[in-house]
Amino acid sequence: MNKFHDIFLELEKGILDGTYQPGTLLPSENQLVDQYSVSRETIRKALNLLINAGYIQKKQGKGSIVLNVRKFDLPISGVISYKELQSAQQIHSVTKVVELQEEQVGDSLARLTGWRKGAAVWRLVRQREIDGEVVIVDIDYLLKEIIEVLPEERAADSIYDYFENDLGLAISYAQKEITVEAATKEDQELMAIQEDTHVVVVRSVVSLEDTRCFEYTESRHRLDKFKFVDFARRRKT
Amino acid sequence: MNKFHDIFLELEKGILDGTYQPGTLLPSENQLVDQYSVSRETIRKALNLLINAGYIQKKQGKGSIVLNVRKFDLPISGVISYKELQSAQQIHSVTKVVELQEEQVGDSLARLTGWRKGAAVWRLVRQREIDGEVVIVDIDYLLKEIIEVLPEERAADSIYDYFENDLGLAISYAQKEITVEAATKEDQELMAIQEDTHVVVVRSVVSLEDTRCFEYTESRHRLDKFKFVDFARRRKT
DNA sequence: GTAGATTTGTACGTATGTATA
DNA sequence: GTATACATACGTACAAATCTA
Repeated sequence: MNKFHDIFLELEKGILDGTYQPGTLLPSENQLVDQYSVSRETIRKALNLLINAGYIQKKQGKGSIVLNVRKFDLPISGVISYKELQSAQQIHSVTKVVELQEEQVGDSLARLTGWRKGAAVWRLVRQREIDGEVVIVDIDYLLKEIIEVLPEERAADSIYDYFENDLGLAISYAQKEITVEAATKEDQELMAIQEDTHVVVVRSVVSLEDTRCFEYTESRHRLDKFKFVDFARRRKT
Repeated sequence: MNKFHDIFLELEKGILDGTYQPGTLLPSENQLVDQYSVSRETIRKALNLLINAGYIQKKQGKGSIVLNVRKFDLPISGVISYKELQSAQQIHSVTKVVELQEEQVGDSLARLTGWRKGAAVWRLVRQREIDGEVVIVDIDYLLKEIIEVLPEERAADSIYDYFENDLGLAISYAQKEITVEAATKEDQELMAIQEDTHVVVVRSVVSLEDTRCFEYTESRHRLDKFKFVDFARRRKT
């Protein structure tokens, strides 16, 4: 659709499949201009996407250096659904819907999301099973005003796919927080873990393009199965 | 120095000090063009920095909506990384250098960083104390080839300030990984925690602008004092 | 060491398309 | 329907860093 985004995808593909090796240089901006028959600004936009994603590092006067693509990731980096993560990592996993029912927004949920107290939400609880073990419990709250209908068979698959492709929602950004907390009774039951242990809690407030918050999630992970990978650029002061 | 970066800083300041309220719109791009007497592209570059940092959300035909920046930073469980701790000056903290000596790169370090096995590195161990309690232990490995001299008094302050301002290094990006692991003997001693407990380990491989890796860090956090906050945008497919 | 070619960085201008109010 | 506002794209110019002959 967009030229610069298409070019980004092509270059990304080249980096991932080894056409462009880590440590080597991408073709120069002017070469890419000729190659794709677009203006230099379009190329630079595509390269900026690669920079932000951690694929390349540019050096003035030199070129665009291909970075080492992170190898063993099991991350929750970015706004990515569990389903997408799983297919990207080729992990065999099973999702079970434990609970799907309507509730009303309480005080703490209202404070976190900005939702009106008493508003109707879906409460969705799912177990994520890998190699026969439940390692994650996801607790989702979804604003009924935006998600009116939520079929259980879609919840067992990928709710993000349902939201974007069936409902036409534009999911845009999320604020996340990671802490370690004592396991609740529900954690102990759903993940078959012992008392007096902890879980990693990833809380996310997810919003649409128009800045409406539609989802609050608590992703509760078994300690020993948790890993978060991130790429960060240093901010210039 | 750069126009678009200066404008970014000014707009950021306006958002942080409440000049631009969450939920309201920034001045339009054309208004900003007049206000700063620059071209529209320069304004758009500044706005892109705000977008990536999670300060605003743009909507075509509408404008740039100011987001609620710290909605999620609840005073539940204290601390993020030590760096954010420092910038949020409100917390009184002390750093103590436990160890600073020369070592040689071993197998695992060589694998993580790409450093030559046997190369000389500084090993720096520091305790981070907040309200009289050691809550973080930082273990840094610094390549001597790049960091030739490391005065202990600078290590007790901020090594990044030393690297950037005294040595003129251009720190550029980091790959990070967060896991939860059993506390080592060293953790137990340095943080005064019990046996059979866990710590959050933040491993970082930090590189310069020229893609040379100069630092490997393990930041080991007490479980109950750990908090990591992140902003993420959904990737278009 | 220097001069020149190459490459990226910044900035401005213009035009057209698309979404919103 | 019109005006406003952002999105994309092309072109130009000059500055700064890097590399090479």
